[in-house]
Amino acid sequence: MSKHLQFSKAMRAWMDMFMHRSMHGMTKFVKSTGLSMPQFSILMQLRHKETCGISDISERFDISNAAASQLAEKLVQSGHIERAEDPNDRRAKILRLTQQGRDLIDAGFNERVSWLNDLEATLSAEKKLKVVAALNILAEAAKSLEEKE
Amino acid sequence: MSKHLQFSKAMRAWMDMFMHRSMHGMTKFVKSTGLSMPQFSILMQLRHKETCGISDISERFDISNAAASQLAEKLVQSGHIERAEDPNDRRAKILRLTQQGRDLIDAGFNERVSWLNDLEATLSAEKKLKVVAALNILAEAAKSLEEKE
DNA sequence: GCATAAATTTAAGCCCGCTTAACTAAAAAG
DNA sequence: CTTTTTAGTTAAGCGGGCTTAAATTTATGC
Repeated sequence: MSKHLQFSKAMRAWMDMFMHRSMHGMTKFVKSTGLSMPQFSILMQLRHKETCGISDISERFDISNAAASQLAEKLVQSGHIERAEDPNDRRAKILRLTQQGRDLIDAGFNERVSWLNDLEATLSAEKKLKVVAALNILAEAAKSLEEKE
Repeated sequence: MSKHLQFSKAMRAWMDMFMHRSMHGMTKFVKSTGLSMPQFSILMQLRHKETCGISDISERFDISNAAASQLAEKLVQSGHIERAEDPNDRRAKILRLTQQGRDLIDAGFNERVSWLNDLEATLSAEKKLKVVAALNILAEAAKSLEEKE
């Protein structure tokens, strides 16, 4: 088997597992927060990117600026994000998680990955080290990929 | 930093990246299919479970039986699933992917992992081997976890 | 057998996300 | 300085998902 196939196969198997485990409780958690999926997705993006503008949202989720603006408005109202004027371009807005928003999204993240603790417990110290090293390689590669875009 | 913290931190960083990327591809793909997210989620579940009933859907996604029934009806109409009577319990229905539904859901999976090819391209052969080894360790651990449950 | 429970469907109605269109305001282009 | 482009907001309206309530059909308990 070629290196590419090895990589692809291992990655897909892992991804399948991850999706199966993590997506399961996701909709339930989102529902329990009272937020809609689109609203939750915006919080997720802000958790990842720290800040973004209205157009970043519409671009990412492939919706109109109007829709993005409306969703952001609701999240501002509910206290999950703050919306400030961009000092460099007064047309633009800078969205950012509030502490409340961050706490909520962290709780969701924790819930989704809690099964990883059980998984870790089954690993020897040696295996754990190998996994950590590989994960760091992957995270770094993904980061460099992001910088290219 | 303890081994547990190392593991937890590395895993979370990677998961964050992973979620961010995969969700992105997913929403775009779902939109392009003309299906709604709930509809697509049902197809995803059927991809894993092969068959299920209406109540399985309502339970899994935490919606009413009525909602599950309506969603299923739309998927039957669009030709993505088939709905047959359960011979063992004529009240119940057995839902199953049609070939069309299966093709679509497989295409979605491929699209969701397409960015992994770009990621792989940035890795040296040596790093690739380390990653493959680690992924196999994780997959095996996840499997043993599953057997415990 | 009869009453009760379970699996699903249908209908009415609410809510929300999304779109288009019209508008404001600010930056960029010429 | 005027025109055009860009960023975002607002309003009206559509469509879809979800809920409750009521109905149907089949299984189960006594």
